[in-house]
Order: sequence, then C-alpha cells, then structure tokens
Amino acid sequence: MNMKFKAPRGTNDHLPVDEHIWNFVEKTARKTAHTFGFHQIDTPMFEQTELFRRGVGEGTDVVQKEMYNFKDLGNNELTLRPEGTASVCRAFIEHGMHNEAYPVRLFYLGPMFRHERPQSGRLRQHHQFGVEIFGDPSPEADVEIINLGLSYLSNLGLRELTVKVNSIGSGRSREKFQEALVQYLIPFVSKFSNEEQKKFKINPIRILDSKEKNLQDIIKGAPKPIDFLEDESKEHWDSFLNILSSTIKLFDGFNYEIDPNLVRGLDYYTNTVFEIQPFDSRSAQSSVLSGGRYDNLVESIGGPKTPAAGFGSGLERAILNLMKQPEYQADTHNLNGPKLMIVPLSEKAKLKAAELAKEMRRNNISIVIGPQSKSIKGQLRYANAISAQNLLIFGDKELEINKTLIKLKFNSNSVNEQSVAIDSKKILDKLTPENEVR
RNA sequence: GUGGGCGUGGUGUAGCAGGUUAACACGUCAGGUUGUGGCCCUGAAGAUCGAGGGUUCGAAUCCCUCCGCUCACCCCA
Repeated sequence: MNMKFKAPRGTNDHLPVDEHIWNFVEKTARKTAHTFGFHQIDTPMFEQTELFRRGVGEGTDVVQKEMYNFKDLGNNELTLRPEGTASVCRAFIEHGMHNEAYPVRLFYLGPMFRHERPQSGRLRQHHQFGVEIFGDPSPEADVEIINLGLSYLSNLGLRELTVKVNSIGSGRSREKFQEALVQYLIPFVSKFSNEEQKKFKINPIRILDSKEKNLQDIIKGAPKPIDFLEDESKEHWDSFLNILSSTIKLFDGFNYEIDPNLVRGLDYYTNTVFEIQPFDSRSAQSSVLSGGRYDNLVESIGGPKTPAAGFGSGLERAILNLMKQPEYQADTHNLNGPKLMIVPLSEKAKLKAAELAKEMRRNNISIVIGPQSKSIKGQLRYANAISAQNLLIFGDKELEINKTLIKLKFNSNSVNEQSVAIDSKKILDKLTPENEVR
C-alpha cells in the first residue's frame, strides 16, 4: 500500500499508549512549578521573525539555519517559535508585567520548532517545559531556577543528574575576556574550518563550546571566562556557587560541576549558565534541561532593563531518560478500560442504556455502550479487549422485572456477578463499594 | 550540510549464493446451535516485498538512482 501522508520529518504523533506518560510529565511540570509559586503563561506558537532575530541572536545557529520562517497572507514575516524565552519576554513587556511586584515567576509548556536533522532526542517539533523569573538580579534567583529544575526532574523519578555550571560574565568582564580570547585565537584562525572561522567572527566565545577534534587542544589552553570575572560578575559567581553547593545537598544523587567551557548557543545569556544531564551521558545532546541568566534580553527587545533567569527543558528527552530506568521499562502502556460497559439486547434496552449512561457520566464514570454492529459474543469480546472494568447486560426480559446481573471486576479473573436493579443509582452503588477505588 | 545502518500485510519478523500460488507470530474480522467474554478450535480478509529504472528466460532476492526511516557529527531541549 502506498501511504500517502506521513507526519512531517522530525515530528511525532502522541498515540493513546503515550497518553499516560505525557500526562504524567506535564502534570509533574505544572505541579512542581506551582510549588515554587510560578504561574503558567501560554504564548502563540509563532511570532514576528524579528523577535527571535533580536532575542535569540542573529549569529546563533538557531536563527541562522534552523527557523521555520514564513510569510502569511498579509505579508507579515513570522516564525514558528524555536524556543520559549523570547516569547515570554515579549508577553511580559506587552502586558506591562514589569509593573507587577518583582520578582514575577512564570512557566510555560508547549511545542517548539527547529529545522534540524532529527535523531535520538532531537526533533523538529519538540515540547518544552520552561520557567522564567523576572526582576530578581540576585544569585539566589539563579539557584531557585536550578532548584526548581532539579525538583522537577527528581519528581519525575530521574536519578543521578549532574548540573554543569559556568559564568560567561557580562559587561566589562565579558569584554575583557573576549579580547583575551581573540588575542589567543588569532594565531590559530588559519587552521580553523570554514564553520569555525565564521563562528570566530560572529561570536568568538562559542569556539569554547566546539567539539571539533582538532580544536580540542587549542581550547584547552584558551582563556576561560571565569578567570576574567570582576566586580559584580565575580561577586555574583562566588555567591552563586556558595548557595548552589548547599542547595544541591538537599538532593540525593545529584551533584554539580564547574565546566569552564560551557557556553550556551543562544546569545542572550549573561553571567550564569547551566545545563543538567544524566551521569552516564557525554554528548551535549543528552542535556535534559538548561538555562541561565539573561539580564539584557528584556531591554534588547524593547522593554525596561529587567534582570531575569530561566531554563528550558525538553519533555521528549525527559521521557527518553525515564524510559531508560528499569522501573519504566515494564508496563507503561496499559490503557485504563472504561469503568462500565453496557450491552443492551433490544431496542428498548438501547434507549435505557443511553439514559443510564448519561446519568452515570454526570458522576464521572466512564461508560462505553457495546458496539451494535457486533453480536453479543462480539460485544463481550470487545469488552474484554478494551479491559472494561465492569459489565452490565440486559434486554426486554430484565427490563420487565427491572433487575439484571452486573459482572463486577469483569476484566479480572475473579469476576463477581451480582443482581442489580436497572437504575443508575443502584448501579453506581455496585460500582463503588469497598472493592472499588473511585 | 556530512557520514553509517535499514525499508517485506496493522505490528514484529522469516525468506535474499535469483526459479512455480511470499512464510510465521501477534493483531483484526466471522463462526464454534437459540441472549454472555477472556483460554481453545475453525475459517477469512490483508503485502504486486519503499519508488523508478537496469541485468536476466526469470528478481523481494543482483546493480543504479531517488525517496523515506534511523543513528552519529555540527548545534540544540
């Protein structure tokens, strides 16, 4: 057969068997954010292209070659959001949230789009849970963000995580470092690949982050941003490390390390940057949560100068890591069958079944009526296939005496048949006795 | 953008030193006496073997091209 349509490359359908895990992860994200006093904000999935150019940074890979840009019928230049922070900042400014009591705590949950070559843990449409805290310049805020991230991951059930941290400085610290780095690199530039030369021109700091083999030795000897921190940046960094080290002790099996070469691929970061990944991984691709401080972003897209920090975390990657853990490898995909299936055996019974179903659904009981295209046997087989938890069968005979048999625990091997009046209240009582947890 | 692996019914696979009706498991559907499931039994539907071209008397099996999936690199969540 010729399958005509397929989900576009790098996108996934979330099937019913995935419902459970996705709900779990999303619920955990929301709950954890709420326990830190964060509130949800949902922004559109596309924005004016310019927002990302300015926000994420003209020189980044994301902006240069990974954005889904398009023009709408009004000739507006729009882009499917490649990340969440720029949009949240835009909304923050647009709705005057800078006039609210600081700090303002926000989180989001939704799809992001990047045109890259898909591979394990990397998609063109993926989903992120992200948080942002606005208006708090203190290192405590940085740590709160990391704390929230670790809490979220640990609530999911992930173990053995490392937080990699670094400071890329800001203001004068950043300038001085950059000068030193450029001086150091100049003699080597001729040996760089085209790609690296370009990087060197646009944003030399990102050379540190390069994984190219022939650069590794050069990078080893290169100046590091943390050695150039001074004044506020220095104070911020020292204090940050201090608070972080005591906070991380509150978590079992998590640790942190300073990675002097950690540089994020998005331009807006200042001072603190971090990345969380499982112990066993080495590639950056396995990073499950990452973020940092961005004190200039709000201003650079037209808002008032507002210090801020946040993280983004890929849900697919979290799930990928969860699935690696033994406790999730077994029974993750058993769907819950309906609480009750009704098999009506006559026209009158069908009417009655519809009536019962309506009343009981009002009590949040999930009900399926047996498919009328099938024989009774077929309907019962179907009930079995969808794991109906209880089963009610009746026809004209039973309607006359207003009594029938209900098969409780139909989907188990200890079925319990009981007589019951054909009445929603009486049936409800049968469905919620001591042997059933509602 | 670069490189590796793969592409057979809904799913997972077998077949591949070329040879008549492409096999198996699971799933689906229908039956196994009148209105009662799960096990079991019987039967049925369902793939022109990713697409196109080539070699050959003959190709799912060999060659080429393209497409798709997947993994890795760059980079990112």
